[in-house]
Amino acid sequence: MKIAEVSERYGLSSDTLRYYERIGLLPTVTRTESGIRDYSELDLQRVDFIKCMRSAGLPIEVLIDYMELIEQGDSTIEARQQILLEQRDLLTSRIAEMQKTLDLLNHKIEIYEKNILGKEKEMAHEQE
Amino acid sequence: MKIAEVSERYGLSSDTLRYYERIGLLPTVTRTESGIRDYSELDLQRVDFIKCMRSAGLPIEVLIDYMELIEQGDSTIEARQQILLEQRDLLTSRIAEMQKTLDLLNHKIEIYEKNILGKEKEMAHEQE
DNA sequence: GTATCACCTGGAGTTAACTCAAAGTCAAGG
DNA sequence: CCTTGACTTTGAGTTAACTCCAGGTGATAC
Repeated sequence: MKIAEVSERYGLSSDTLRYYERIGLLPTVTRTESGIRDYSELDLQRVDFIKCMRSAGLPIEVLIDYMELIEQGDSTIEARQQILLEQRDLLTSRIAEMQKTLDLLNHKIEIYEKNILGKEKEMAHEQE
Repeated sequence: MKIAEVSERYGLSSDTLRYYERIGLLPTVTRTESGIRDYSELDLQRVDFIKCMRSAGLPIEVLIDYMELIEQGDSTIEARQQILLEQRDLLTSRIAEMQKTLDLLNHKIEIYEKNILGKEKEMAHEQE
Protein backbone atom coordinates (compact mmCIF):
# COMPACT_ATOMS: atom_id res chain seq x y z
CA MET A 1 0.00 0.00 0.00
CA LYS A 2 1.41 3.39 -0.97
CA ILE A 3 1.93 6.25 1.43
CA ALA A 4 -1.08 8.31 0.30
CA GLU A 5 -3.46 5.45 0.99
CA VAL A 6 -1.93 4.77 4.40
CA SER A 7 -2.19 8.45 5.18
CA GLU A 8 -5.83 8.44 4.18
CA ARG A 9 -6.69 5.30 6.10
CA TYR A 10 -5.07 6.27 9.39
CA GLY A 11 -5.47 10.04 9.31
CA LEU A 12 -1.74 10.70 9.50
CA SER A 13 -0.14 12.94 6.90
CA SER A 14 2.42 11.51 4.49
CA ASP A 15 4.92 13.88 6.03
CA THR A 16 4.23 12.41 9.44
CA LEU A 17 4.60 8.87 8.14
CA ARG A 18 7.92 9.72 6.54
CA TYR A 19 8.96 11.53 9.72
CA TYR A 20 8.16 8.47 11.82
CA GLU A 21 10.35 6.41 9.55
CA ARG A 22 13.17 8.93 9.64
CA ILE A 23 13.36 8.90 13.42
CA GLY A 24 13.28 5.12 13.66
CA LEU A 25 9.71 4.62 14.73
CA LEU A 26 8.80 2.69 11.59
CA PRO A 27 12.16 1.41 10.43
CA THR A 28 11.14 -1.44 8.20
CA VAL A 29 8.77 -0.01 5.62
CA THR A 30 9.25 -2.01 2.45
CA ARG A 31 9.92 -0.36 -0.90
CA THR A 32 9.21 -1.07 -4.53
CA GLU A 33 12.16 -1.50 -6.87
CA SER A 34 12.05 2.16 -7.76
CA GLY A 35 12.22 3.21 -4.11
CA ILE A 36 8.56 3.96 -3.47
CA ARG A 37 7.29 3.00 0.00
CA ASP A 38 4.94 0.02 -0.13
CA TYR A 39 3.55 -0.61 3.36
CA SER A 40 3.18 -4.28 4.26
CA GLU A 41 0.49 -5.70 6.52
CA LEU A 42 2.96 -5.62 9.40
CA ASP A 43 3.84 -2.02 8.63
CA LEU A 44 0.15 -1.14 8.73
CA GLN A 45 -0.30 -2.85 12.08
CA ARG A 46 2.57 -0.81 13.42
CA VAL A 47 1.13 2.41 12.06
CA ASP A 48 -2.13 1.57 13.77
CA PHE A 49 -0.41 0.82 17.07
CA ILE A 50 1.68 3.98 16.95
CA LYS A 51 -1.32 6.08 16.06
CA CYS A 52 -3.23 4.67 19.01
CA MET A 53 -0.37 5.19 21.46
CA ARG A 54 0.35 8.70 20.21
CA SER A 55 -3.28 9.68 20.48
CA ALA A 56 -3.09 8.81 24.17
CA GLY A 57 -0.01 10.95 24.58
CA LEU A 58 2.76 8.37 24.83
CA PRO A 59 5.98 10.13 23.90
CA ILE A 60 7.59 9.26 20.59
CA GLU A 61 10.89 8.63 22.33
CA VAL A 62 9.37 5.78 24.33
CA LEU A 63 7.78 4.28 21.24
CA ILE A 64 11.10 4.39 19.41
CA ASP A 65 12.73 2.46 22.26
CA TYR A 66 9.90 -0.06 22.15
CA MET A 67 10.21 -0.53 18.40
CA GLU A 68 13.95 -0.99 18.68
CA LEU A 69 13.41 -3.75 21.21
CA ILE A 70 10.99 -5.45 18.85
CA GLU A 71 13.65 -5.36 16.14
CA GLN A 72 16.04 -7.11 18.50
CA GLY A 73 13.86 -10.17 18.82
CA ASP A 74 12.51 -12.40 21.54
CA SER A 75 15.21 -11.74 24.11
CA THR A 76 13.71 -8.30 24.71
CA ILE A 77 10.22 -9.43 25.67
CA GLU A 78 10.63 -8.60 29.37
CA ALA A 79 12.04 -5.16 28.59
CA ARG A 80 9.16 -4.47 26.23
CA GLN A 81 6.62 -5.53 28.82
CA GLN A 82 8.35 -3.27 31.32
CA ILE A 83 7.92 -0.28 29.02
CA LEU A 84 4.25 -1.06 28.54
CA LEU A 85 3.73 -1.46 32.28
CA GLU A 86 5.30 1.94 32.97
CA GLN A 87 3.30 3.64 30.25
CA ARG A 88 0.14 1.91 31.41
CA ASP A 89 0.61 3.34 34.90
CA LEU A 90 1.37 6.80 33.59
CA LEU A 91 -1.68 6.66 31.36
CA THR A 92 -3.86 5.48 34.22
CA SER A 93 -2.93 8.46 36.34
CA ARG A 94 -3.31 10.88 33.44
CA ILE A 95 -6.82 9.58 32.88
CA ALA A 96 -7.61 9.95 36.58
CA GLU A 97 -6.35 13.53 36.52
CA MET A 98 -8.40 14.33 33.45
CA GLN A 99 -11.43 12.79 35.05
CA LYS A 100 -10.99 15.12 38.01
CA THR A 101 -10.82 18.08 35.65
CA LEU A 102 -13.90 16.81 33.87
CA ASP A 103 -15.77 16.69 37.16
CA LEU A 104 -14.74 20.25 37.92
CA LEU A 105 -15.85 21.38 34.47
CA ASN A 106 -19.22 19.75 34.94
CA HIS A 107 -19.59 21.38 38.32
CA LYS A 108 -18.80 24.80 36.90
CA ILE A 109 -21.15 24.29 33.97
CA GLU A 110 -23.91 23.47 36.40
CA ILE A 111 -23.28 26.63 38.34
CA TYR A 112 -23.43 28.67 35.14
CA GLU A 113 -26.66 26.88 34.28
CA LYS A 114 -28.30 27.96 37.52
CA ASN A 115 -26.92 31.42 37.07
CA ILE A 116 -28.36 31.74 33.58
CA LEU A 117 -31.75 30.39 34.62
CA GLY A 118 -31.74 32.83 37.51
CA LYS A 119 -31.08 35.70 35.16
CA GLU A 120 -33.91 34.67 32.86
CA LYS A 121 -36.36 34.48 35.71
CA GLU A 122 -35.29 37.90 36.81
CA MET A 123 -35.91 39.27 33.33
CA ALA A 124 -39.32 37.62 33.09
CA HIS A 125 -40.17 39.14 36.42
CA GLU A 126 -39.13 42.57 35.26
CA GLN A 127 -41.36 42.28 32.24
CA GLU A 128 -44.48 41.49 34.26
CA MET B 1 1.63 35.52 48.98
CA LYS B 2 4.87 35.91 47.04
CA ILE B 3 5.69 34.12 43.84
CA ALA B 4 8.08 31.56 45.36
CA GLU B 5 5.44 30.36 47.77
CA VAL B 6 2.79 30.13 45.06
CA SER B 7 5.25 28.21 42.91
CA GLU B 8 5.94 25.83 45.77
CA ARG B 9 2.29 25.32 46.62
CA TYR B 10 1.04 24.62 43.11
CA GLY B 11 4.10 23.03 41.58
CA LEU B 12 4.41 25.63 38.84
CA SER B 13 7.74 27.40 38.37
CA SER B 14 8.00 31.14 39.01
CA ASP B 15 8.88 31.51 35.36
CA THR B 16 5.66 29.79 34.42
CA LEU B 17 3.62 31.98 36.75
CA ARG B 18 5.18 35.13 35.28
CA TYR B 19 4.67 33.72 31.81
CA TYR B 20 0.99 33.15 32.49
CA GLU B 21 0.67 36.74 33.57
CA ARG B 22 2.56 38.02 30.56
CA ILE B 23 0.23 36.33 28.12
CA GLY B 24 -2.92 37.49 29.89
CA LEU B 25 -3.90 34.29 31.63
CA LEU B 26 -3.48 35.82 35.10
CA PRO B 27 -3.87 39.49 34.39
CA THR B 28 -4.75 40.80 37.80
CA VAL B 29 -2.01 39.70 40.15
CA THR B 30 -1.71 42.38 42.82
CA ARG B 31 1.63 43.98 43.69
CA THR B 32 3.28 45.45 46.72
CA GLU B 33 4.29 49.12 46.60
CA SER B 34 7.75 48.17 45.41
CA GLY B 35 6.36 46.13 42.52
CA ILE B 36 6.65 42.64 43.96
CA ARG B 37 3.84 40.23 43.05
CA ASP B 38 1.59 39.50 46.03
CA TYR B 39 -0.99 36.89 45.02
CA SER B 40 -4.45 37.46 46.50
CA GLU B 41 -6.87 34.71 47.43
CA LEU B 42 -8.62 35.21 44.10
CA ASP B 43 -5.31 35.01 42.26
CA LEU B 44 -4.59 31.72 44.01
CA GLN B 45 -7.98 30.32 43.05
CA ARG B 46 -7.22 31.20 39.46
CA VAL B 47 -3.81 29.59 39.59
CA ASP B 48 -5.44 26.46 40.93
CA PHE B 49 -8.08 26.47 38.22
CA ILE B 50 -5.54 27.06 35.46
CA LYS B 51 -3.28 24.37 36.79
CA CYS B 52 -6.14 21.90 36.82
CA MET B 53 -7.29 22.77 33.31
CA ARG B 54 -3.76 22.73 31.91
CA SER B 55 -3.06 19.36 33.46
CA ALA B 56 -5.99 17.99 31.48
CA GLY B 57 -4.61 19.48 28.29
CA LEU B 58 -6.88 22.47 27.74
CA PRO B 59 -4.99 24.87 25.49
CA ILE B 60 -3.70 28.08 27.01
CA GLU B 61 -5.34 30.07 24.22
CA VAL B 62 -8.79 28.88 25.30
CA LEU B 63 -8.07 29.67 28.93
CA ILE B 64 -6.94 33.17 28.00
CA ASP B 65 -10.25 33.74 26.20
CA TYR B 66 -12.13 32.44 29.22
CA MET B 67 -10.22 34.71 31.60
CA GLU B 68 -10.84 37.69 29.38
CA LEU B 69 -14.57 37.00 29.49
CA ILE B 70 -14.43 36.85 33.28
CA GLU B 71 -12.77 40.27 33.31
CA GLN B 72 -15.64 41.61 31.21
CA GLY B 73 -18.25 40.80 33.85
CA ASP B 74 -21.65 39.17 34.07
CA SER B 75 -22.73 39.83 30.51
CA THR B 76 -20.32 37.12 29.36
CA ILE B 77 -21.72 34.28 31.43
CA GLU B 78 -23.31 32.48 28.47
CA ALA B 79 -20.14 32.77 26.40
CA ARG B 80 -18.10 31.40 29.29
CA GLN B 81 -20.44 28.49 29.74
CA GLN B 82 -20.20 27.83 26.03
CA ILE B 83 -16.42 27.56 26.25
CA LEU B 84 -16.67 25.16 29.17
CA LEU B 85 -19.23 23.04 27.34
CA GLU B 86 -17.00 22.74 24.29
CA GLN B 87 -13.96 21.89 26.36
CA ARG B 88 -15.95 19.43 28.40
CA ASP B 89 -16.95 17.58 25.26
CA LEU B 90 -13.43 17.58 23.90
CA LEU B 91 -12.11 16.32 27.21
CA THR B 92 -14.73 13.61 27.35
CA SER B 93 -13.69 12.24 24.00
CA ARG B 94 -10.00 12.49 24.82
CA ILE B 95 -10.61 10.46 27.96
CA ALA B 96 -12.55 7.88 25.95
CA GLU B 97 -9.70 7.63 23.46
CA MET B 98 -7.14 7.23 26.22
CA GLN B 99 -9.28 4.57 27.84
CA LYS B 100 -9.24 2.65 24.56
CA THR B 101 -5.46 2.88 24.46
CA LEU B 102 -5.30 1.77 28.09
CA ASP B 103 -7.38 -1.29 27.23
CA LEU B 104 -5.03 -2.11 24.37
CA LEU B 105 -2.01 -1.68 26.62
CA ASN B 106 -3.51 -4.02 29.18
CA HIS B 107 -4.25 -6.55 26.50
CA LYS B 108 -0.68 -6.44 25.21
CA ILE B 109 0.74 -6.68 28.71
CA GLU B 110 -1.33 -9.78 29.26
CA ILE B 111 -0.03 -11.35 26.10
CA TYR B 112 3.54 -10.62 27.17
CA GLU B 113 2.73 -12.15 30.54
CA LYS B 114 1.64 -15.40 28.97
CA ASN B 115 4.63 -15.32 26.69
CA ILE B 116 7.05 -14.85 29.57
CA LEU B 117 5.42 -17.60 31.62
CA GLY B 118 5.57 -19.87 28.61
CA LYS B 119 9.25 -19.22 28.19
CA GLU B 120 9.92 -20.00 31.83
CA LYS B 121 8.10 -23.29 31.59
CA GLU B 122 10.08 -24.12 28.50
CA MET B 123 13.32 -23.43 30.33
CA ALA B 124 12.26 -25.48 33.31
CA HIS B 125 11.43 -28.28 30.93
CA GLU B 126 14.81 -28.06 29.27
CA GLN B 127 16.50 -28.41 32.60
CA GLU B 128 14.73 -31.61 33.50
C1' DG C 1 7.08 12.16 -26.21
C1' DT C 2 5.76 15.32 -23.04
C1' DA C 3 3.06 16.94 -19.25
C1' DT C 4 1.43 15.85 -14.90
C1' DC C 5 1.40 13.89 -10.62
C1' DA C 6 2.73 11.22 -6.71
C1' DC C 7 6.61 10.07 -4.90
C1' DC C 8 11.52 10.79 -3.11
C1' DT C 9 15.36 13.30 0.03
C1' DG C 10 17.52 16.62 3.08
C1' DG C 11 16.96 20.41 5.46
C1' DA C 12 14.52 24.30 7.23
C1' DG C 13 10.36 26.33 9.44
C1' DT C 14 6.44 26.21 12.76
C1' DT C 15 3.72 25.90 17.04
C1' DA C 16 2.74 25.46 21.88
C1' DA C 17 4.32 25.95 26.13
C1' DC C 18 7.49 26.81 28.60
C1' DT C 19 12.45 27.96 30.37
C1' DC C 20 16.53 30.50 30.79
C1' DA C 21 19.62 34.54 30.88
C1' DA C 22 21.16 39.23 31.56
C1' DA C 23 20.86 43.23 33.82
C1' DG C 24 18.73 45.74 37.28
C1' DT C 25 16.08 46.78 42.05
C1' DC C 26 15.11 46.28 46.78
C1' DA C 27 14.83 44.51 51.66
C1' DA C 28 17.07 42.16 55.40
C1' DG C 29 21.24 40.31 57.96
C1' DG C 30 25.96 40.90 59.68
C1' DC D 1 27.50 50.09 54.59
C1' DC D 2 27.65 46.24 51.97
C1' DT D 3 26.53 41.72 50.59
C1' DT D 4 23.15 38.34 49.67
C1' DG D 5 19.22 36.65 47.76
C1' DA D 6 14.62 37.03 46.02
C1' DC D 7 12.42 39.69 43.20
C1' DT D 8 11.79 42.51 38.62
C1' DT D 9 11.74 43.01 33.12
C1' DT D 10 12.70 42.00 28.32
C1' DG D 11 14.08 39.05 25.12
C1' DA D 12 16.04 34.93 23.59
C1' DG D 13 16.49 29.77 23.75
C1' DT D 14 14.51 25.05 24.14
C1' DT D 15 11.74 20.87 23.32
C1' DA D 16 8.48 17.87 21.13
C1' DA D 17 6.24 16.83 17.27
C1' DC D 18 5.31 17.79 13.39
C1' DT D 19 5.01 20.44 8.72
C1' DC D 20 6.69 22.53 4.77
C1' DC D 21 9.81 23.40 0.90
C1' DA D 22 13.06 22.96 -2.96
C1' DG D 23 14.85 20.23 -6.12
C1' DG D 24 14.77 15.79 -8.26
C1' DT D 25 12.86 11.05 -10.16
C1' DG D 26 9.74 7.77 -12.22
C1' DA D 27 5.35 6.13 -13.91
C1' DT D 28 1.08 7.10 -16.13
C1' DA D 29 -2.42 9.81 -19.15
C1' DC D 30 -3.07 12.04 -23.32
